[in-house]
Amino acid sequence: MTGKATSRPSVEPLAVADRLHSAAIRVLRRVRVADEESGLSAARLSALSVVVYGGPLPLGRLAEIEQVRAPTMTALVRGLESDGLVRRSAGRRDRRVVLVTATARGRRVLEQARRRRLELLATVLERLTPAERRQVGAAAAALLEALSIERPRA
Amino acid sequence: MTGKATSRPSVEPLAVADRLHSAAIRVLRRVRVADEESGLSAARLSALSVVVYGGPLPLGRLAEIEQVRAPTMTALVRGLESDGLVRRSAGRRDRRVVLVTATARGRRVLEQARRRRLELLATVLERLTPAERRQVGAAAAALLEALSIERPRA
DNA sequence: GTCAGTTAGTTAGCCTAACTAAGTATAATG
DNA sequence: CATTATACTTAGTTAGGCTAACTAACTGAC
Repeated sequence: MTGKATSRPSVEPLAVADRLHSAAIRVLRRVRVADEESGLSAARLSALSVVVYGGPLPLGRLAEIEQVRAPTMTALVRGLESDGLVRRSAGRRDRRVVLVTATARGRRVLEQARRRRLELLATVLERLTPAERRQVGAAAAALLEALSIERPRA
Repeated sequence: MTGKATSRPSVEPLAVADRLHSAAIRVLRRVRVADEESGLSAARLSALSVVVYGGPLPLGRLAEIEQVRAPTMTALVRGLESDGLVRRSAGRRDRRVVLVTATARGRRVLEQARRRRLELLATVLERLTPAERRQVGAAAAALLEALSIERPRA
């Protein structure tokens, strides 16, 4: 199966980056439609996801992760809070910080949205052979590893 | 290399979808910063990309591909046009349609933005072993194939 | 302890990009 | 030929991004 291996799928970083880039765009574009049911915008859903999986964290750190400025995150958190999906609290050590925490409802809503996305993506993956699926899974794992290096700050 | 294969990287579609989803999000989040230099917003850059690679095409079709409504695309195309990146023309057969075509400048600007993105992504890929890069490239190719099936309409 | 400077978040005001509703021009159809 | 359908535009609204300017709270140097 990996006969002359290097012929078609080049190892050349730029060529691989090209395919990867296109695939990432199309994957996310495909799953995007599943989010409509959640009733949440993309920006809110994404921020909620970070809060649910990243535990309680300061608003500023959340803004940094989401690549937006603090005022933008203030508005997003306000929206999530008024929907009862997150809760704010003052930091214990430093009372300037606003800790953002997911509520039980927030976790449930996010989990449902996540499941819808993944199920939609899974239908695409079912078109692949088991060997290809294994390859996609392993490639994604390797990428996540490579991307987690050099994380700005935690 | 594929010894007991099924142990770690599961073939189960939902599990693979999970890793793939996370990887796609992080890949695009990482390359996003490269777009700032282009001076174009994400929405305009994405639309320009479709026009450059998808040849001249009707505004409505462009809106469909970008998953936005016609008025939104009218505004985006107006912006790109005033920057001299695309040109509009009436359809020959049907003069209601507005054909959107990339200008030489539009192609050049997009190509530069694209190169910046891919070079950034390539630096991430350089952390992988050649075997992993080959795997990522092949996985992306398989995905692109699976995603291109069932395209709504051309 | 208090004053200067820094840091975290909010508020105000603006811009872009999304939407819907309604209008215009051209095609297609009974 | 009148009517309906289609492709796009215009008008007006909302969400989400930004910067600037502010308040509250922490930190260090007297």
